[in-house]
Amino acid sequence: MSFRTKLKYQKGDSHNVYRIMRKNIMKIVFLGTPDFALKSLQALYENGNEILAVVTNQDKPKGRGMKLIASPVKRFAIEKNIKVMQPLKVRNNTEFINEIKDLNPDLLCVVAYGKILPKELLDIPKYGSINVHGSLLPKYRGAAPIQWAVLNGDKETGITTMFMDEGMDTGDMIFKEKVTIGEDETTGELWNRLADVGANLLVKTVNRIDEITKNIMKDDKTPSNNDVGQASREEKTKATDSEATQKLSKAELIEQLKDKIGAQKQEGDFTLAPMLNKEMAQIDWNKSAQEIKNLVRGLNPIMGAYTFINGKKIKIWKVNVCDSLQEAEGKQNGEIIIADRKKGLFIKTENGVIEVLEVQGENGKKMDIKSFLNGNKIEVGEILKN
RNA sequence: CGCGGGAUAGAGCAGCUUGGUAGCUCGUCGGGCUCAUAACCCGGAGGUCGUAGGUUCAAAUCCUUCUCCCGCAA
Repeated sequence: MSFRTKLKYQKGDSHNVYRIMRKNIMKIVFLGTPDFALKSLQALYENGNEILAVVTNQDKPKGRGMKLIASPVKRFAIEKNIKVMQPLKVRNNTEFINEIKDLNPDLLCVVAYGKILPKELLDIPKYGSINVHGSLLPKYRGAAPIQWAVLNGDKETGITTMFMDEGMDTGDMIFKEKVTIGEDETTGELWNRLADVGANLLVKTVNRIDEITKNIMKDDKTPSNNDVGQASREEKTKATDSEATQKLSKAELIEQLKDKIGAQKQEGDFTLAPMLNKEMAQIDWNKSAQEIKNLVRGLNPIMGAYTFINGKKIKIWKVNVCDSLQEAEGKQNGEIIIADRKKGLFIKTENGVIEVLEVQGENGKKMDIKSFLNGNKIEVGEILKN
């Protein structure tokens, strides 16, 4: 797309005027799915980059009636008239891979996409593929870094941007930003904060890459990739003559880029943050009050930690830790010590007492403990099983 | 038609099976007791029982319609 076409095409969109006025525009293919990724996409877009296409997971049945709902990223893309791709699978999907190749992106930005990406795809863009990860790598590689940071009661976590390689979050790290985790903070709250931090860090990363590659090309007189981007089909075929040398120079370019941006290999011990499973959501009252609180926080609002009271499954959304209560003496773990409309609901644990603050009945919605106790008879002395 | 639950006072619930004066725990307002309180006592206000229709002497309750809400799945 020539500059002129772009002008014409995007006339009337004030945002795009700003975009055109920027001297350098990164041509980005964005891969992401949930709201966490949306923040990053928005930030890239608003920073003036050209989003060639958005790749997002397929629409999934959601909500009442199980209607197909588009991902937040897809909805944004549609709104902004950005090309949307939703491949069922990425691996061995030559059609999809070729489509990305044809877009000739400078950069692939991956944020919580939900699929593992093959090297074949990661190697397509001129400057490589980068990823925003919700932890301070190499801690918490994997699908659920934010959740595990809360579940483990960590005091701090953060965002890491990196160049992607084939491994699971094993790429060379570019920037990191630390974030402290509040004592009462839930996964959902941290998730939202990190989405913002991640978006900012991604923009910073992309801008830095833009800057550095520009300098490298100036110094080394490496042919600009933009020319290729505008090449017609025939020209592209001609370009294959020098494909070998071009590929080499691309790899070199990325190496230089990594060097100049100060990308670091992940060293030392790493930990994994696998997807959460349902079994872990049931509260084990033989654990300490603090551990239970971490579970409750960590699973809010994703699954909700639960226990059975009077045979009914009750999700517990918010709790407090009480170190010592006289009433707890001589009681069993999981025993309901106090169930009073005025005082609240208190349950003994292995170490300390849990004060339950917010719950949700089987078919009900969340409510504060006072309301719950008003309508439900909870017997003091009942022992909650694990 | 994916499965299920629900709509009764400001909040959370019971009552419906077996129709017959609208109930519980809170909140709220007024009064009392108290050094004091989320405590206790007394009193009051607040509901055309989601909508529309049907059955009946009589419907929150039985039948039908519609609307809205919620849970499961992430």
